[in-house]
Amino acid sequence: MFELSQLRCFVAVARELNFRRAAEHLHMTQPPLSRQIQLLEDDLNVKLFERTSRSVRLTAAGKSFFVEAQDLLKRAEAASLTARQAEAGQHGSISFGFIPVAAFDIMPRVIKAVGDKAPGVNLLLHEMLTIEQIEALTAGRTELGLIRLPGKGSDWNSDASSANGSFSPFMLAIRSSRRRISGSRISTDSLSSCIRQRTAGTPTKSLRRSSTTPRCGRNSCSISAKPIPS
Amino acid sequence: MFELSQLRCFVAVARELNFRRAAEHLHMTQPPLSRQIQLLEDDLNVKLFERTSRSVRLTAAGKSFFVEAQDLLKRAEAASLTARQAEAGQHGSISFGFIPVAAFDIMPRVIKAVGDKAPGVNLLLHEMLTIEQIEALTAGRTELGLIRLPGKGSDWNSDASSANGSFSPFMLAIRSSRRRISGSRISTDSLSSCIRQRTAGTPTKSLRRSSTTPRCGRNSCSISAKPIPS
DNA sequence: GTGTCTTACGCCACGCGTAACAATG
DNA sequence: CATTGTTACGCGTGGCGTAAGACAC
Repeated sequence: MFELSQLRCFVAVARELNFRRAAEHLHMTQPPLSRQIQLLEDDLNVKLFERTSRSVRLTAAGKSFFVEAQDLLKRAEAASLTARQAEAGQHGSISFGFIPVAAFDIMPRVIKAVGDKAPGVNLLLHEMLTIEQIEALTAGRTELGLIRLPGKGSDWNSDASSANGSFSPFMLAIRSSRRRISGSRISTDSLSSCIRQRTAGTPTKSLRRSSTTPRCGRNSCSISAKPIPS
Repeated sequence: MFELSQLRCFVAVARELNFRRAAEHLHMTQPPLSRQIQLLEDDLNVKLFERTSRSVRLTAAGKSFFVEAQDLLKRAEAASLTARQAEAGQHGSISFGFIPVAAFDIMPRVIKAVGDKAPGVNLLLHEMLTIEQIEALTAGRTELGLIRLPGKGSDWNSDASSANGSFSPFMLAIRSSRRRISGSRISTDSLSSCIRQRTAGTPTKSLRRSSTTPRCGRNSCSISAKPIPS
């Protein structure tokens, strides 16, 4: 599998469309850069550039991979930062997942609510899809999650799930409610109550409760999702 | 900066919470694995594990980084796959961005619409946030994007943007409408018309049009977003 | 002693740079 | 012939495995 260093090489070339300048920008010489691109192409088993002996162009595959590569590098940076932030707030921190769309809407109020209810507690935010959050919750990698389930009994893959109306309300999913937030005297349960209260007024339509009891490694745990009241 | 191989090491250890078994699973011996974890910790400048001479536990930072690391590895896999898919469909392919929430809802119909209107054209799907899509469109890395803008004149950061009602309708953002889809006789313009038509009926409230003319490298281009009709 | 992780050390491979090569305008 | 990207080759760093150490139960 390719490495991040190779992605950096690729992105540099894709940006410049010129090996010499890209190499310069990467503080290296062209030949090793060419080689890295070749290795990456080998690894992916796809030609990323069209080299027409006087110009370099991205192939369709290259164009597509360019989007993903930049995204990966950006996320790698962010991950590094996240870890340091978590360290800083070791005295009371809580891992919180949220769906992307919530960032524009409800998350600012969630952040404020946590800041008021549990001052000093560091909120570790992870942008994740709903399905990823359920995995993370059951595995104990996050304590809380803001998700939104498809409407009335429809399954995930049905495109009728939310086609003719809005989504179900935002749901606050909780793992092991009795547990205290590390370094604090507040339980995730009471914090979640506070958040639901403080973020009330978001578009909601129906009440819905979901709970599962999956096994995760040695100990089992339960997650439950409660709607944000309207 | 760390490498993906180090992330694989970290994830293996974080999963097993045991260096020996993790090493085994990675087809290597423990000592180099220990070293890689140390190097990763050095790089991040954060302790990821609490080693108490008979057990290994994740620190708060480690827990947080675990979430991100898994995500990165998954996305790396996906990126590799995307590139190969793009290669396969070189005869007519179109890069299409979409916001995560659309996957459950409108994307299946978009895919069907493209399949009918432009059979044989490969649809390269990229899950991206709205802001990322605008960047990708202006940079020419995607041709079309399905986004959703916050409601009536509110700015991105305002938490009132969509607090008390649903979002604005889905918008189909287009780059350089005159351009033809590579390897096909269909223009992105006509394809987008078809998609808007075929996906009509999604929750929409207000009409809205946004267009910008940013410079992207040498040539400038314009992107415009048109609402999906209700 | 049996299990754990870490430190020490030698070897090989991989990635770099320099130099020579090929190709195009 | 200037400028591009590729091939060839030698060197040094870095990551591996083996072996030995430290520590706990």
